[in-house]
Amino acid sequence: MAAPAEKHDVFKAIADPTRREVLRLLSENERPISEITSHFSMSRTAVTKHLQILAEADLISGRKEGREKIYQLHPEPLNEVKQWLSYYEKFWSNKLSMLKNLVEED
Amino acid sequence: MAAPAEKHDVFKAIADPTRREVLRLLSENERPISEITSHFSMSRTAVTKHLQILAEADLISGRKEGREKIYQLHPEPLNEVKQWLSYYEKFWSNKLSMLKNLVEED
DNA sequence: ATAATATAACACCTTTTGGTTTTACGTCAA
DNA sequence: TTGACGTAAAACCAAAAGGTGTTATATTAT
Repeated sequence: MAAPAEKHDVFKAIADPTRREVLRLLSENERPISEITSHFSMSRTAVTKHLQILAEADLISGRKEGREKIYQLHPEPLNEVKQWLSYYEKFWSNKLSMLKNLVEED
Repeated sequence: MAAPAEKHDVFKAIADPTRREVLRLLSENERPISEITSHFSMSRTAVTKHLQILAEADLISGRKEGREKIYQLHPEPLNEVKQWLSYYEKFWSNKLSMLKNLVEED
C-alpha cells in the first residue's frame, strides 16, 4: 500500500536544464524559493512549478520555516538513472567499464 | 564550424519510456523500423518520430538497405549523462562513492 | 494595526510532445 | 508491369510543458 505517488519520474525531472541547475544550486546549500529564483530570469511562479516537479520525483523536499519555504536536495532517486546507465556502459569503450567487464566475464 | 545540429539533447531523448525501450531493443540488435514498431502498440509514424529524436541526440543512426531503414545504437552520448550523474554520487551514500571520497579527500 | 515579505493558488497563454490518419514515393517480387 | 512492402512526408489533433500575471494568505517588522 501507500502508493508512492511518484507522479513524475526522475528521467523527466532531470530532462529540463533549469531543473538540473536547481539541483546543482541545492547541492551547494538548501535554499528558499526566492533565493533559487534569483538565479534565473523567469518568474518565481515558473520556478515553483519546476520545484514541484522535482519534489514529485523525490529529488528535493521543502520545509516551511517562518514565511519561507526552504528546499533541500535528496539525490537518492538519481540512483535509478545510474543503474539504467550502467547497462549501456558495456556498449561504449571506457577504461573503467572495460575493467569491469574483464572482472565480470570468464 | 560545422555546428553539430544536436537539436535534442540526450537528457530529453532519454526522458521518454518508449525511447528508452527503443534503445534497449537496439542494444540487442540493429533493427528496421517495422521490427521496432512491432514491439509497441502505436503507429509506425509515431515510432519514427521517436527514432528521429534519438537520432538527433546522436544516440542512434539509420542506414537504408533496400527498402528498409535499419537503425543501430550509438551509446556514446550517454557519457554526458554519466558525467553529470557522477557529480551527485558524492551526495548519496554508496559504497563505491564512499571509497572514492576517501581517496580524493585528505 | 499596518505594511512589507514570501509563498500559494488561480486563470490564462503559447509551444512542444506524442499521437493519429492520409497520401505519396521508392524498392522488390511475381 | 503490376502489386505489395517499407518508409517518408504532411496535415491534423489533444494534452502536457513551460511560461505569464493577478489575487489571496500567512508571517514578520515597524
